[in-house]
Amino acid sequence: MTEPIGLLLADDHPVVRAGLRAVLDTEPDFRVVAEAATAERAVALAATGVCDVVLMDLQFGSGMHGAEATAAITAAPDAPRVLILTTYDSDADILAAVEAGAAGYLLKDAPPEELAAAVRTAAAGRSALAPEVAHRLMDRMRTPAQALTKRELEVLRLVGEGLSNQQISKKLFLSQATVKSHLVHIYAKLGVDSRTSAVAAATARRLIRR
Amino acid sequence: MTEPIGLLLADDHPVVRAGLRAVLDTEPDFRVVAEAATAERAVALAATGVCDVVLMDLQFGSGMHGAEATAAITAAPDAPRVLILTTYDSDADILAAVEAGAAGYLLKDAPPEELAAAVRTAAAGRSALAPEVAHRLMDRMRTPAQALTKRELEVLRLVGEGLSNQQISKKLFLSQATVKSHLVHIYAKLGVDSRTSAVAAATARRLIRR
DNA sequence: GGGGCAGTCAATCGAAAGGTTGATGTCGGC
DNA sequence: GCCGACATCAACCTTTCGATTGACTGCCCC
Repeated sequence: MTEPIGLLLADDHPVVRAGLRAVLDTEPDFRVVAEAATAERAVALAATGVCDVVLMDLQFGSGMHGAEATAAITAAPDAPRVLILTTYDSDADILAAVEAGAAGYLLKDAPPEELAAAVRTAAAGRSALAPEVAHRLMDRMRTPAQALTKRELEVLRLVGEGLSNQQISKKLFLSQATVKSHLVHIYAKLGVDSRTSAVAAATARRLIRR
Repeated sequence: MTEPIGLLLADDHPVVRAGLRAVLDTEPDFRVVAEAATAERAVALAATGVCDVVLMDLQFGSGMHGAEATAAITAAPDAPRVLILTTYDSDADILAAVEAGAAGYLLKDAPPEELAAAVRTAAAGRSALAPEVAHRLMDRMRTPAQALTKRELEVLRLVGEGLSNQQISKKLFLSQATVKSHLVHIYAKLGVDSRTSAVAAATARRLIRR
């Protein structure tokens, strides 16, 4: 047998780290070589080259976000592969993670076998997406009619933060007419007829995160 | 030494269950006697009297909510104590859990020692609140000026679901004037001036959950 | 190179939301 | 018994939002 796969666990929850360790360290071809409770620490540890695969949470209590950390880690030459392991499957999160160079995106409610399989896939240099996540991306591809454009998502996110059309127009250097125009398209795609219900629908479909 | 404290782990995430088992089973006076991946199963297992303390998540993927399960468990005579162990500290969740008869409310990012201490406290029949949670409740008591009333929270929750004043008034059997009146008070307490920003502020302060 | 889509903007109109003032009834505490 | 907090409702007015229509640009794809 060859060298075991070295793992770095990056999660701010001690319980989750212990759980991952318990689940993964029992696999003979895995070895947990380090843990990080913050994204910053994960970046620093990954840079030392101690591990082959990083299991990265997206939400840390404070400080750097998991997607930023992923980008920082994968930017280096000879970087370890980064597997996102998070609770929520929001479209925005998935896209951000993939753009940041993540090799995979898993949900924390995944069964241990799936987890182990994804780690091996990532270590081999291939992409690993959880079935739910892959399905969501397929959906997004298959029905582009109801997929919001980048600009529309941008407007919707600001609406979700409680901004008025006036405030949004200033923030994005647009006229109010344009903001309204985007909103009309958003409402049509989401099947709603008000800003609050658009935010509710988008949150439910995990188009935006709260 | 006396009988060890029997624990039931109720969480839909295998990784979290493994983590809790790893963290708690090493304590000599604890013994994990059962696990449940759903709230329904947790209620059934708790009814058999196998455990002294239930560690209960609030959000399960589908089906019964943790707060409902807590109410069902604590309703029985000679019921085990229920410790809520969740990711978020929303006011609404905490109040619901306490009303359901929970003996304590902990956050998943708690260090293992705190966890163990809370379990012992609960097993001894006393209340165990995480410092952050206790602090939040203190705040709520100390500054009742900005604490929303039950009715106001009810209205705000419906606003967050995207309902119009008209729809809310019908749902709660009120006039629109009353709904507006509640909203005016909500805006004042949250320091905002629109329904969407009220939802945003309430979400940020975890007054309502998404 | 024409058609479709995304993004931008304008004008208009009715509906909804927000601000203000004021009023009533109930409940609990001092 | 009185006062304050809560909940309820009404009338009025202003602002914002949403719906509609139409138009111009840049871009990609066939």
